[in-house]
Amino acid sequence: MSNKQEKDFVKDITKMEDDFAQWYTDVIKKTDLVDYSPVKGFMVIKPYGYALWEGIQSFLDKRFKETGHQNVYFPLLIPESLLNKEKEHVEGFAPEVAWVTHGGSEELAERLCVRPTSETIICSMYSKWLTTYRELPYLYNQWCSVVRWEKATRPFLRTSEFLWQEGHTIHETAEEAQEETLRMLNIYIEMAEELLAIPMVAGRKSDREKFAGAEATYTIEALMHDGKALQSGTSHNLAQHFTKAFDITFQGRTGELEYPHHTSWGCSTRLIGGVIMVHGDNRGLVLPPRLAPIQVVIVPIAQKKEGVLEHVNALYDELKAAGIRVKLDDSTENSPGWKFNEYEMKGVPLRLEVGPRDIENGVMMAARRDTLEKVTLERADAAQTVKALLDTIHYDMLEKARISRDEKTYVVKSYEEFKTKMVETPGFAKAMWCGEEACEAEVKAETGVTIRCIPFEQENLGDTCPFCGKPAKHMVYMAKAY
RNA sequence: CGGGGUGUAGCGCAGUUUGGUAGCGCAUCUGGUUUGGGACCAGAGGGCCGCGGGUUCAAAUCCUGCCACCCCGACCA
Repeated sequence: MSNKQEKDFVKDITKMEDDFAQWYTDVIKKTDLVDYSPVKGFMVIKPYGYALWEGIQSFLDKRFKETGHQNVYFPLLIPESLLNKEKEHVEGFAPEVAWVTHGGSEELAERLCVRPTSETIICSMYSKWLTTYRELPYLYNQWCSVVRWEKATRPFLRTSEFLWQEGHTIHETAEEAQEETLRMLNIYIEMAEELLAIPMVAGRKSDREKFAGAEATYTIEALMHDGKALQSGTSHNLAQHFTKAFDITFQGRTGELEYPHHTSWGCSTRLIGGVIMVHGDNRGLVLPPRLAPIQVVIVPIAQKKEGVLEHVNALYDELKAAGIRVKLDDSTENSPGWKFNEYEMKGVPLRLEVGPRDIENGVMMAARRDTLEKVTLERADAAQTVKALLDTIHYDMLEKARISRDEKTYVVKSYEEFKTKMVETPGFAKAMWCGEEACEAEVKAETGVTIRCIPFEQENLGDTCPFCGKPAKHMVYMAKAY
């Protein structure tokens, strides 16, 4: 493929090296994932975009249920008095809450907030329900949307309403709650790697970055093509902060009244933005095979020639019967060349081209979206071959993303080196840190870079904090973030 | 919320400086020929020029207020 041809085909998508933000917007618009709605910051998710969310949902929902969780639904509206019960929580969320003040034309006695997250309303109900340790744990999850009034919005990455799941559990002991917190974080890591083909850095948030009201927040962080980090899922150990504020008690094994230990965990449609920015290229989307709504597209060549349509229909049936999400595009309005470009833009992992010559030779042409390679496959055992190839594509994409991330991950030992790296070649900086909030705030104010997490896998890079010179406590991953 | 940019046909844009019949490409419709990397020919339809005021014989164009979206900051998932 020559540069000239490539330029012609993708002329509507800005090149990511020219303007990454514009590239992102172009890809989303051209591939019909979303549309802007009449209300600022609220987006319409169109079928191809929603199918990506459904892929994430079905993966996670299965894992949640395998680990004993049940789905529930709590109301959209939360009375102001409930939101106000946990001090740190309300301070954290108040600036971005939307309020309902009227029912019909009547002003409400107490205004209601549209949930920005559901800890408060769920805890108010847990308080009503819980009586004995024998009922514990409560392992509930809900799929819903939440509203946080954002000032600057971008499709998927930051919208005023977004779809997510939020798990809310309470446990008899602190140990169980901590176990749960990490169990769910691990499910997120598994989802990211096995479904989205995105490698994650996992760890704990600094106090400054943790969830409003949490004892500890754990996070998975991914690195985008442009060197900025995306928080992709969080799991909070809320200890007894909310259970005490909401007076959730149970009679324990010794007969004493006790407060349960609480967790919450969530991930959102933001993940779709991550998939786009980790795997996408200048031709558009590159979807990981296990997530792709269409895994294989069959493009017949010279389909009016005798036998071609029968042949591709048989191939389609065979792949479909094998559980592959396959589409046969036998429309006559567009040329094969148009179809090639269209499905590449939409990120379909594998394209099969079948024409009279292939049929004669018992083969088919296969084009991989991730590498743009074309190979000849035997027509016999098509389903098995295609399945194996899709799996290969998944692991190749994961590995490619890992290499790309590692190339943009730097050990920094001085503030000067840190600043240079973050400006010239943005990415993850691995550095020692004193553990003090003031030091972190100062680095953020000066450079815009924040501590993304204190990773579980610690390395000793030195004894002093390169930012303030005090003794170092942890190694941290730092980056500019979405 | 600060700085910058853009609103004209379904989409992408020109026209605005210097006011004078609303344009181009793609898409759409009709007919025909085509199909291994965005096919071709001929014809056709499609507009409150973001919204509201104002100036003028006359406004997409000048003045003014507002709104929306995009980008960069600050704030946040």
